[in-house]
Amino acid sequence: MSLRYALLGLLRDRPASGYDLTQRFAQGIGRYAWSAKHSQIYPELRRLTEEGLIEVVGEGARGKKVYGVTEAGRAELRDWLLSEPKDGTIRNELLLRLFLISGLAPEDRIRILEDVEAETAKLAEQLEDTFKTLTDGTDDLPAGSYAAMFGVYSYRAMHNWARWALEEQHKRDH
Amino acid sequence: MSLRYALLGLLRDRPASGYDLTQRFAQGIGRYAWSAKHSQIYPELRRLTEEGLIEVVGEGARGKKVYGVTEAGRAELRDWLLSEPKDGTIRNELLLRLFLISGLAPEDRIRILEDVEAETAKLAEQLEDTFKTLTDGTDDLPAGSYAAMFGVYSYRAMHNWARWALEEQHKRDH
DNA sequence: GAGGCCATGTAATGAGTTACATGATTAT
DNA sequence: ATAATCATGTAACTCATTACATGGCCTC
Repeated sequence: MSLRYALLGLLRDRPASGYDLTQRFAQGIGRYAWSAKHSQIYPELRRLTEEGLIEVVGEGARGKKVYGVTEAGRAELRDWLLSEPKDGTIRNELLLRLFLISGLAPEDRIRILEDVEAETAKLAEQLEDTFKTLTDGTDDLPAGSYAAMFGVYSYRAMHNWARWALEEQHKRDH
Repeated sequence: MSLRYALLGLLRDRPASGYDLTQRFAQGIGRYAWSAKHSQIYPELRRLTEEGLIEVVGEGARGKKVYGVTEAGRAELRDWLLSEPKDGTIRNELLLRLFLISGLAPEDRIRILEDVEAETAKLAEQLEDTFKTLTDGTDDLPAGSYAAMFGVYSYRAMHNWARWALEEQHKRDH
């Protein structure tokens, strides 16, 4: 069910085609929160249209259909956002890896942690730039900027955790 | 494919039955990285046994079977952990919600952010206690302590992000 | 006109959840 | 004895990925 809310949310932000949505899932939101492939998106857009939660608001070249959220769709989304979160799906393959490294030989573990330490620093910086670009000039926060800043905080956290793990490693080495 | 590595990793940590694994997925690892239900675990344990990656190392009451990782299983897990991460599945329903709140009315958004701010502070503290309990007395880091500390860093990050979002909100209010 | 990207869709397969089903052991 | 928990399994269904399939538009 989460997919439909992700679609409603992205479309409320601004109207888009199935193709556009596929691109957006490949970055931002899809990197942290929820991703989907076009083969799942197109059928869901059809269903949402049938249920009156979205509608075609424009057409373009190559059979392009641009969808927008209806009033019913907005209400549906709001209801979901304000409902109790009850623990939903969590799936994060990268994290799974990190959780399992404790059984590796120390040199393998250290290599991986050092990789994480370096990668996350780079990613945090990149996202900080993204955030600055997004907010440059405007006085309010565009939709994507919450996600971008969340990414910055998250990567910094992973970075700090990797540093902590490496330090612990060194402590126990001698 | 991630499920089998999660199982190999948990079993390498210490032998366990399908039932035990189900419980462990319901906490720690299952809260942040990967979760699974017993109906998915039992068939996978059968397949892993058939492939010689795990084996029954003990039996108990009520038809209980305790599994342990074989040498082949250890090698398989290590190969996976040391392979290039290439972006894998990400699914996080709670985060999806947070990404979509930008379209809500300010008062709704603030309420949700304040909830997040309070909840994450509580969760971070709880996990810090868990970590202390886990490491109390021992000199090395038990497997679960990496996960616990990761949780601490993550919740603190979410907490700081929520505070940031609320501050931005106030700034733009007047 | 050739290659790359835009754009939509369906089919087959795999992964994951919910519901169904059964029975043993333990604590009260 | 009765309820709670331990313990394993299968069946039906839904959700998600990979592969198949088609064609228009744009740039060089």
